[in-house]
Amino acid sequence: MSVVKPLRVVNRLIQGLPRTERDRVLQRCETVDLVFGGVLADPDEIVRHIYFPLQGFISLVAPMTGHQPLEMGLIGNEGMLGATLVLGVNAVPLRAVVQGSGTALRMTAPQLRRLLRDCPVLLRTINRYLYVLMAQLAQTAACTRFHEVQARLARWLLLTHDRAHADHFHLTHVFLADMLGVRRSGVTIAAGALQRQELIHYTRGEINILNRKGLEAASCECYNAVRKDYAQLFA
Amino acid sequence: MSVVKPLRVVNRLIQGLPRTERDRVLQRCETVDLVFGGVLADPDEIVRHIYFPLQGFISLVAPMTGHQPLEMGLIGNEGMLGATLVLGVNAVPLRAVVQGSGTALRMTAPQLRRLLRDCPVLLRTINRYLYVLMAQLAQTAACTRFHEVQARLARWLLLTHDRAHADHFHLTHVFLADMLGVRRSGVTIAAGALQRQELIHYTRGEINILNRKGLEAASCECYNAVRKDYAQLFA
DNA sequence: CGCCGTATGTGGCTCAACGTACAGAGATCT
DNA sequence: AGATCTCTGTACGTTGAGCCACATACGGCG
Repeated sequence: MSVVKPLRVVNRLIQGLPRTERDRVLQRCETVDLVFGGVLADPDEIVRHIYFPLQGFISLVAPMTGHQPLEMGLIGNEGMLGATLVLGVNAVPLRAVVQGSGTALRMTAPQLRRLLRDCPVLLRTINRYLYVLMAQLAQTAACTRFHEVQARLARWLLLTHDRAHADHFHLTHVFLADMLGVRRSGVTIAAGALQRQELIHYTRGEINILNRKGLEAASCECYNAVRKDYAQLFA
Repeated sequence: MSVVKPLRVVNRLIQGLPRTERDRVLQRCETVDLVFGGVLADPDEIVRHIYFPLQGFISLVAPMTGHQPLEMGLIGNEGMLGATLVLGVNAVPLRAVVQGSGTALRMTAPQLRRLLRDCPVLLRTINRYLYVLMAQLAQTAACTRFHEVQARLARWLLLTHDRAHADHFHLTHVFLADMLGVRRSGVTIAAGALQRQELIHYTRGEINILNRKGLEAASCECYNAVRKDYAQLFA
């Protein structure tokens, strides 16, 4: 009666586990806030915690010396940060930055490692997630190489839309420029075009998705490819 | 007395295993020829065999509808094709094409899966290799986005040089163009520049590395980044 | 209310790379 | 030797996007 949020706040990886494993995972997790801009992991740095986003989302970016960083993947409530731990490596290959504020469940790395010994389904789930993540990396790489800014912007907005679980979110052009690895005015032009087509509306960082179908048409095939991968993961 | 090849023909992943595990692996492997241009795996297709290259090398490319494919990684005797099997996924996210003829050890996928149950070190090795591969994917993605053709060409030649175990190998411009995702004449220009600097020499597909240090200087930082990752893998 | 910081729109110049097309040069075959 | 094929060199116009710089607009704050 007092629960206000109508949103089903769950992490889909955890949700898919059998009851016993799910309980074990949840017992060891604490809920933390994801604050916009926070860096949760850096390449070749020891990973202390792994995160299962509930709301909000985390971006994987490749820092490049002499260039702006480049976004390689997004993690929302369909995924987790720190999946590479199942490989026995205490690190992640990319920087993880909070893109959308929200909450996440987290657990320490040693706890996960211990847990994995008794949770075969959890292990299998994370393994498969890792595979999807790899596929996504490859897809993103090719996309970044061949597709134009506008299509890539549309794709990125769709990915964000999926993970924000809302038609509205906060993103400035500067920010999008960093994600896409293009210059700010490039985003202004591309976003302006999308707005003129009435697909989105934005003012000072507040973005609204007006026509999702249209956005999908404006984006490149990569969006659907990645979407399909995730669908298979949860099938 | 009759052994002609002075080359130490081993796969470094297998070589690093303890004796018992190594023997088990070798027992189940057969030696096969890698023939130039052969496609050993395709995305979302069931993987029948895994390969440990001895000589020669395999390239991982992302096929893009409407574009030439794009190279995402190289597998030589420091790696393997099919590492994703340890994730319990019977597929690879990229197309695998033989780039340099040679030989490889191979094993069926079910054999590997059975073997993994009794070979903890093998599992750990493949896990770590997978991590390196992921890091390489990300690095390549960013490289492809930001660095110029000439630097990328130099990088690619170095990667190939490492895996060919020889200063000389066969690669036409058309071919390189496909790998780098650029047009053929773009390669001609870049390769011409490298040749004028006396870093390489080529005629009709026969490429010679003349000055490795110089090539490293001409390439982008990405080469060293990936090299470092592999060094750690075998440390 | 006016100031200032942040966000967005626009324009001009430059450039790497593209698409295409063609010419020369080495290899191969009859 | 001549025909043919493959590989490489080069040139032309086009273009997406880079860098830079400035102009406008919104919104909170003193």
